[in-house]
Amino acid sequence: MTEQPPYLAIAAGIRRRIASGELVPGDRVPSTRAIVRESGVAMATATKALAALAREGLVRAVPGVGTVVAEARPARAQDEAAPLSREAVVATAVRIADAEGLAGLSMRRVAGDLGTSTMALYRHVPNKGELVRLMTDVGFKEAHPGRPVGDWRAQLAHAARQLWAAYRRHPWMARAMASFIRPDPMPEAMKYTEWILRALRGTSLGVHQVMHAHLTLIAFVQGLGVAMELEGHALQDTGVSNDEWMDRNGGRFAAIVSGGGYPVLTSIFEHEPFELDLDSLFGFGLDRLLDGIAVIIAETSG
Amino acid sequence: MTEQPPYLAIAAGIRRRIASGELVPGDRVPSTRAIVRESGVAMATATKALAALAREGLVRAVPGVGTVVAEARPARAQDEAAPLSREAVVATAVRIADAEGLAGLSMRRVAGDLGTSTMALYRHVPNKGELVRLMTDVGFKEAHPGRPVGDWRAQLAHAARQLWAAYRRHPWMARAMASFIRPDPMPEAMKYTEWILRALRGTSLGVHQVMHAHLTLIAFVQGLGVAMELEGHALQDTGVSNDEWMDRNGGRFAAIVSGGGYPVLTSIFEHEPFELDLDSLFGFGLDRLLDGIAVIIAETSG
DNA sequence: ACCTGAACACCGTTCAAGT
DNA sequence: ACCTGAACACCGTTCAAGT
Repeated sequence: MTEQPPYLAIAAGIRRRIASGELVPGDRVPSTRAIVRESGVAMATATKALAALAREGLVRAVPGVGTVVAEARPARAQDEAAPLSREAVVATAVRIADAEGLAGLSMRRVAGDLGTSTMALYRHVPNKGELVRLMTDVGFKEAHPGRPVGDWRAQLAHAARQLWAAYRRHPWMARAMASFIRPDPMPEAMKYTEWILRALRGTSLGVHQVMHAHLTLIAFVQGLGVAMELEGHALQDTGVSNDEWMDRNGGRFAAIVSGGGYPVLTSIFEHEPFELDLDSLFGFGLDRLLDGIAVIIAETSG
Repeated sequence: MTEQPPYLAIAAGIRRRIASGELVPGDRVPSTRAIVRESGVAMATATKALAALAREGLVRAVPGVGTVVAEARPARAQDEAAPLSREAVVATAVRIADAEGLAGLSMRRVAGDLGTSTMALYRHVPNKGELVRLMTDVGFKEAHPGRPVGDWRAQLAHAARQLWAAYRRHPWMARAMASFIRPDPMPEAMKYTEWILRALRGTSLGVHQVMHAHLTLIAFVQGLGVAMELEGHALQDTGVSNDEWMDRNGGRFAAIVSGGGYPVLTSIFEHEPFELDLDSLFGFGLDRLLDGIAVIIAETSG
């Protein structure tokens, strides 16, 4: 269980107790306070663990009682009726990864959610690696920018925002996508690339520069995406993350800084401690890159 | 063994046969031709598997005979004599990850290379996650830009190149570094950040813009680094990778493209199929970003 | 004080056996 | 034709036991 955030480990523990039948529908699961006491985690972590289970439909909050195990989902019966298909496998895997990250995605888990045996999946995908690749292509399908509007700059900005939005919805995408330089050919990712190359084609840039510009943009979004993944859920719950980060790392940070030799960091930290959000960072970087591309377009056409 | 490249799986198989005593020093290990025959992989893959083992010192090529199991390394005796330390654990882990990627890094493997029990490692690092973090800090130490020379632009370019060089030496860094936005405080990474912030401090940019510019650069390098990781070793062996990619994916790519709807990709592909290298892509993106930063510096100081 | 081995609860995937 | 369960070769980490 490498790198799994604590709240997922706690959620997994409760999920296991439900799956084993130790907890049946209607039973109360441990309260956030009980989790804090037993696992020694912060309140926010316990809350997130229960929220993750609620999102899955495994538990629900009953006012005045607490959080209880939900009735077996009727959705499952439908899943069982429908024949297993590649699309169903990929869609289920995407749903799991959205909720719990790539660390929570296992073949056994996908099979469990679909109500089949693990091995039945291998009838529809050759292996886990290919399943993950198919998942990223779903993300690229969502990122497709649609009908082109405006000049090259407007088009590139729009396409980058679309991709960034897909990464935000699917924070695992950055890590799942192995290489965008020499990618495994995937139809939707290729459609996205085609769209961007077409947007730059009317400019004065050569083929090589067009390709470089495209890949530079992707690299930037990809880099931000990697940063987002682990803290993805935390950051989406507004506000929490900064405090949580301080709780966990503030002391350590202060200890290193207090040793001296970090005057600039110290002064920034004292003024406004890490008030950063990924969306404005994305916007800043995108503008810088587009400005930079505009500079060579102006140079080459001059 | 998710996502492990084929050549590492083959290398691991042979390593296991040596560790178990099935193959003893002086014995011939399977030739590249034998591996091709038995595993059905390309010649390049078999060659890389043996090269990886040779790099570890486990086998050596004997002209006229073939590749044989090497004598137990004298280095090992020295390792055993030296008391286990955090530095030794981290250095060994870095060596393994450099040679075989993060997929090849396991606590059991590190312990094996150091000649201790797996559990002895936990005396020096609390868990694998922390070990990986300590590894990335080693990378940042190597990336430190030294004494500042030139204006902000020269300094930023130098620092980015230093970081990129560290990523090239340690292709696992991009994936190992969870978040550079709200990072785990690590002394060397913080020194690197301090250096960059200081370089931008003399400009007209505000604190927020300085931080954004820094993180945009990191995100770009990080994104390129992720792309490099899986194909890292392939790309460093000059020339091989393009052909290998074509062998594996050319057909699939052609199949998708031939369906129509990708005119720009098709024309690029026909002219010069994916002649890209990461270093020139890095250079292009860096220049674009610096141009873009220069634009707002000019704007804000005007 | 330091190290160890067995055990636990997981992985992805192979393979022979079932319906 | 489709699905299954047992098994294999791995993981990271806990814990009681050794020196």
